[in-house]
Amino acid sequence: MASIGDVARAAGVSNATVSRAMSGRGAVSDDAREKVRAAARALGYVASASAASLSTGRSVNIGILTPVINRWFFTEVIRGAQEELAHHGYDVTLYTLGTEMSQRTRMMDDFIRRGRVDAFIAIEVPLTPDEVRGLHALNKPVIGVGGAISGVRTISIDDTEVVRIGMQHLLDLGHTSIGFIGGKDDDVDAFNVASTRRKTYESTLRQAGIPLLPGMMEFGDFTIPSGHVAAKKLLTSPNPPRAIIAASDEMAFGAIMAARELGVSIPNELSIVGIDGHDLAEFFSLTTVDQNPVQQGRTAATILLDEILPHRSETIDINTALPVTLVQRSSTARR
Amino acid sequence: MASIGDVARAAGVSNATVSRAMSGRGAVSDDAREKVRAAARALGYVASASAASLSTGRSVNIGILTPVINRWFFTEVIRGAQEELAHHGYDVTLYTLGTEMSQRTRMMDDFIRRGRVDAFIAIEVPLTPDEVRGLHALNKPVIGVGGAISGVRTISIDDTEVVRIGMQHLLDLGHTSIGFIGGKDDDVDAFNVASTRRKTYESTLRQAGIPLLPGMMEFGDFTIPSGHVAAKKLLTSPNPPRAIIAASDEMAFGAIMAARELGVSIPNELSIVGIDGHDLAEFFSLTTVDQNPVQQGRTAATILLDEILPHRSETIDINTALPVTLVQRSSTARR
DNA sequence: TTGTAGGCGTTATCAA
DNA sequence: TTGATAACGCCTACAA
Repeated sequence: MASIGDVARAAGVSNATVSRAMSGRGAVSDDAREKVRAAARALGYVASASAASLSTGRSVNIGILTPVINRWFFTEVIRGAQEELAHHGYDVTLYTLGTEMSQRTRMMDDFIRRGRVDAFIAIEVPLTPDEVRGLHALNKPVIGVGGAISGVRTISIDDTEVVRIGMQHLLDLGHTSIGFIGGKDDDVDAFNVASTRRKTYESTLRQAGIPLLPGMMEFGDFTIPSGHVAAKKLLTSPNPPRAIIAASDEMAFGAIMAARELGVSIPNELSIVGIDGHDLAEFFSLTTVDQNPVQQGRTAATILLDEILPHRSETIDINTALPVTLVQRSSTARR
Repeated sequence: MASIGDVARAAGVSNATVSRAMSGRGAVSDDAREKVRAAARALGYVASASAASLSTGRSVNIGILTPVINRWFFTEVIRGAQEELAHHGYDVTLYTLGTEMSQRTRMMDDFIRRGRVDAFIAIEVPLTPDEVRGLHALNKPVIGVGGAISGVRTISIDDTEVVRIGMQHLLDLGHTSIGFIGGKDDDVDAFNVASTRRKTYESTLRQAGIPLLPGMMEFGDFTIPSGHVAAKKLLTSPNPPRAIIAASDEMAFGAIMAARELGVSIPNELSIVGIDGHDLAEFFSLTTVDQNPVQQGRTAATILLDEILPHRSETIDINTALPVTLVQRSSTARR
């Protein structure tokens, strides 16, 4: 690998000038810059990340913490964040915490402390107070996406809003018999998205003066299969709903398939609305409340860069939840 | 951040001893090791990645090159690779090449040459000869997953085998009217997986003495919607097949839904087999040829570590394609 | 078994 | 505008 000295020699200048010419920091004559550029190109020179990092204290690398990477929401957020970061020359190192506790502590205690990154994006990671303390001790910016962590700025959507929009859509269409497919609000629901969405379903119904009948709520784990099971229960109950709102698009897909199997016609006999804005929503003609995770990732990255980069200040109001939008398709219709 | 000197001082030894004690390389007395460990723990010391890397020339970090990250195969491979790498203390830095050419060259020419990683895993990236040259010039191991690149070792499944197994299964069940949903073998099909699978479909049919009727092949882009469209065409043709083999599970899912919509009963009137081993295959009761991408990622990582790590030699025969297995479910039945 | 010291490739400070 | 030079934090001969 060519190093700065090689370039300096080839260009007939000092290391210092090469460094200045390549980084853009410090004054360099046009002539010198030209020679350096040419030499660098010829030698295929790129400054060593570790040397530069050791010297400056900055690594031009962002760490992304996630519990898993093989689920829709996470890959979309990563995609958005990475896009924005790459645009500014930043690499992305992935820290997948996984489900196993020992692996997780190892990630937090060793991997993350090697100082390989300048900042962190934590995607729906329910960090413990200890972990937050540990992260802050690193003295590096941290931003959460998708779930509020105490002590960490978080950008996310408003889980109340998202359900309200979906519900309002159904109410506007004249629906009064509305079922709910939510997430189980157990220990895994560290961010209360499952419970918040359920509560909003209930309160919206109440405000509309519609009684919450028993058997109108079923719960899954946000996946297609679980939505399928939940919908089957709902639709085969003595008094099946004429509309369903699902807490995730994937559960809505499962519900759509369940309806088809049961011969329940959508949207004639049953309206379904999902929450997410999943790529497959169009295929299923699913009306959904789009939460645009790519945008969430991109925003998180932008905020972080804003903090890290020297002269930048596209100040972003962090306290505002990101917008969500209703995307109407043919899974919903007037009652 | 605590650095090696802080630990040395706290433990009452020299920097060198701390280094030896923490890394395990070189002789250290039990007593010293103990003191160092304690001091390190107390200070939360972890060796700086950039300093260590600058000094040793090794970064304990692997780069994963992928065209995209939001598709099933890629996330599964990444998951497998990352799991194995993390197990050995390695970080993973993600280089998403994306679709845009300028972004791609930037990744290849700048990002990748910063020397942040010790080796590369390229997941289904059709590297150009120039790019391969560039990668090799870095003098770092490269291994491909899922598509053979000239000049780069690749681990992958046998695309012929995978179709043959699926076809054989259908033939064993007595099927003679077998349709094919493949991928378009256009410019995107750099690895010829689409064309290889189609050719194998054709040759298997030929060998079984079954004529290839017109209208028995349709092509998509490996996604659910495209499989849905393809199956509709197949099933509404004048002479619809009694069995279908799809080049991906997602296309098979689309096909299953198409059949349902058309009132074609599976497996009574139509048998369907997919290729992939997708998580949702069980939900769809899809018989599929499992290509275990997680294992592919894990194997790639193992081979790389084998090469990088000093005293290791779980020699793996690279020339053998990874095994694939038929997983029988209820989407296929005797004719 | 331990410590000293040089070197890894950059950046940044300071003189010139 | 340029060039020496001292960090940056760690590892690793080498000597003790």
